[in-house]
Amino acid sequence: MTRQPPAPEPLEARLVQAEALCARRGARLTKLRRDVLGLILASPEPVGAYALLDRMREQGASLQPPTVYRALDFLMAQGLVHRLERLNAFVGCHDDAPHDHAAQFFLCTACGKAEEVDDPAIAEAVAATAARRGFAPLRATVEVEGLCAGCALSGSDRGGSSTSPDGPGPHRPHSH
Amino acid sequence: MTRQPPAPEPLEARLVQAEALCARRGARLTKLRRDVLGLILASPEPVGAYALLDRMREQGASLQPPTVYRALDFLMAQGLVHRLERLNAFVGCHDDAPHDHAAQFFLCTACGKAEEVDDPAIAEAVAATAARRGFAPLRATVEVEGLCAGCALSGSDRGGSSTSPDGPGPHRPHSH
DNA sequence: GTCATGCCGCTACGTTATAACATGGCCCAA
DNA sequence: TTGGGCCATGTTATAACGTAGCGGCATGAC
Repeated sequence: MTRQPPAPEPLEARLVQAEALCARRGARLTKLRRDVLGLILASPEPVGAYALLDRMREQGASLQPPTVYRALDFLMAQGLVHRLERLNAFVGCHDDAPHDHAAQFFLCTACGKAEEVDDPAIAEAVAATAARRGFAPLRATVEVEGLCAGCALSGSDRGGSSTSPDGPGPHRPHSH
Repeated sequence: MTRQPPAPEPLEARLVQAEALCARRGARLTKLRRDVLGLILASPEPVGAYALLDRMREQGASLQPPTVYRALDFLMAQGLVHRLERLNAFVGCHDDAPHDHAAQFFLCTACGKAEEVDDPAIAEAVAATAARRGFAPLRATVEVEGLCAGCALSGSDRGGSSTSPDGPGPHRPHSH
């Protein structure tokens, strides 16, 4: 029990769910697209397009960048994955009935994880400001960088933490 | 009076202001950095790094990408410019005393303009959600794509508009 | 059957960003 | 006045991210 892969079981369930969703919409979740979605869902962190490409190739596929991007476009159109602009990377959508829904992301610079949140208060605040300006919003990107609860604790809690000896080492420096 | 350049006068004033600000902080707004800032402020729309590079070269400078990126890094560190993640482009900061201040951006897909807003309600909504999750935010990216007031009017107002005959032509398609 | 459509393979290229190393100026102290 | 530290910039090369466009092949409609 040195480390338990964080719930390997739901993966297949989520794929099945995605299949059903696409079927209901008349969209075709092909093997390729399903594989890409699987890799994204299996990743504990956001994945870049080229990382996906590499992983697909490791699994024996022989693809070029456009193929992966097309699959990603499809998955985003179905609301099954989100793109994180700050990271140029992709995450699975956490929503059960995904489509347009507005989402916000909290990106931990220490552990690299991205938490999706669907907070109406934020969406409403944005919508209200837009309305006040006569702006007709189509999509909102909300991405907050910082330290997640776990990393904030182990980082500031010097003198009692059992986890990391000197706080969260930056995940990918990612200067930007 | 066929077209009036939108306020050419404040440009120099803003540069002087930026200079003063940097001086106060002990930061050096060199000629290069000042030139880059000038180009960004002079642009009615967000500018990409390579567009800046081209314009600098047109003005006789001979630079490479890293030089521009370093200048941009400096200007961002001083809060004088912001980066728009959706566009991979940069805009001048509208704040008078710029630093960390949280900002939100409304990006018009029709005319390409970016409006900076500094709405405490949005910032607070984000902060509240973060706090609820134990997340320690460092920076928030809020970028809303849609139609600005002007373009929304001329686009939907078919039958009476005097401006554009068939609505706002998309600025840069920018698939993403 | 054959036709349209949608998906995918592939080549090639465009765009955005950074690593790594070299140079040059400025200030200060020895 | 020389040498060293520091910062900004120059230079080369390459990494990382993304797309245009064409052709072939399967599937389902008629």
